Amino acid sequence: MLKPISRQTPLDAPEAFRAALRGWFEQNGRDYPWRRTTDPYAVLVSEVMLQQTQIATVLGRGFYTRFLERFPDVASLAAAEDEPLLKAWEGLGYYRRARMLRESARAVMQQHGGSFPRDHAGLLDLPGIGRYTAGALFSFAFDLPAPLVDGNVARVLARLFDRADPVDTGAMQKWLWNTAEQLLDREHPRIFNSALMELGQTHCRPGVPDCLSCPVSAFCQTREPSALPVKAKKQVIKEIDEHVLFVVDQGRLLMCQQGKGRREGMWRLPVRGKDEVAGLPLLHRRKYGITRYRVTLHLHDCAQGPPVATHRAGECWVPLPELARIVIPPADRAAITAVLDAAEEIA
DNA sequence: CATCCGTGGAG
DNA sequence: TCTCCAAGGAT
Repeated sequence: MLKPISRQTPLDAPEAFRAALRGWFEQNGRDYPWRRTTDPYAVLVSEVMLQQTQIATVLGRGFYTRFLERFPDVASLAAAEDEPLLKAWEGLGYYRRARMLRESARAVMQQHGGSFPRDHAGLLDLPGIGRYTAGALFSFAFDLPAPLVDGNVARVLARLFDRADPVDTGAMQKWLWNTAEQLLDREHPRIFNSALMELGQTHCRPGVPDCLSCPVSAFCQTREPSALPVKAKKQVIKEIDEHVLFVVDQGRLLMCQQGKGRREGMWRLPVRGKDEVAGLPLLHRRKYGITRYRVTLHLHDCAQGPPVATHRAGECWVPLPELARIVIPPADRAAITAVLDAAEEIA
């Protein structure tokens, strides 16, 4: 199905474009908790949580509200210990975000006297805050003019201007940011940036968009919106197997605290090589994805083995009731729960 | 510039 | 079941 092409681009009539977008947003903009505040700390928490993470996850599973209750201000987050910090983030993924958010809080406390810098460069200097998040913080919290480009904006702009260049290239990124800056409504940066992003979630969504009721369809150049945006690199998924032990002794489970690197500080079931688990009965198996891997997790029953002698660095016994308190990635937690529940039903 | 970093919702 | 990919940033 072909969509008509407009004669004018948004840049041909920028004021008309801004007015149409703003008018639509003021009538239809959604009511998110982070839009009810201008506290830069609360806005930053939402933005970091929403990096590569859907609104439904952050909101629906209560991460945002819970985090702000636990760490209500910059000072409380700056003082946070690893465990409660990661616990508040458990299940959100990209756990480095939580640490960098805390680093930002510490920088605000130590280098800015406890209040966020009001300049774009100062925000960009904070750990974990890149070009997008700096623009979001600047415009959402302070209503000051800075462009932003996220996945939504890239899709909207690629379609409005019918740009089929791959968005994951330096040249296209430069064009996107440049265009976002030219289009920005400098009188209403908060509304403009919110509206552009929300347009990308509602009408100009991925796949087949809803052009019929789009508030800025009169400015849209593409005939085939579903073909945009173009992405050059396709991620190659690698299949791997993971073998872990499931050892319960005297009401305690053998767990392993992760060292430097991926999932640092979190607890997992003890990992072993395929040859090391040969002969052990398979208790449970499940699949999960992590970055470019598709992992098949195998849980091996170690009830008959000599578990203590196999202890390795980071491994120790965790009383079963403690499992709720420590930080465990969802795949391991789900596997543990499944096995424990099954055992309980038998008993 | 390429790669790494999680997870889950939706088609 | 499978694929895509979401309010990105650091290295």
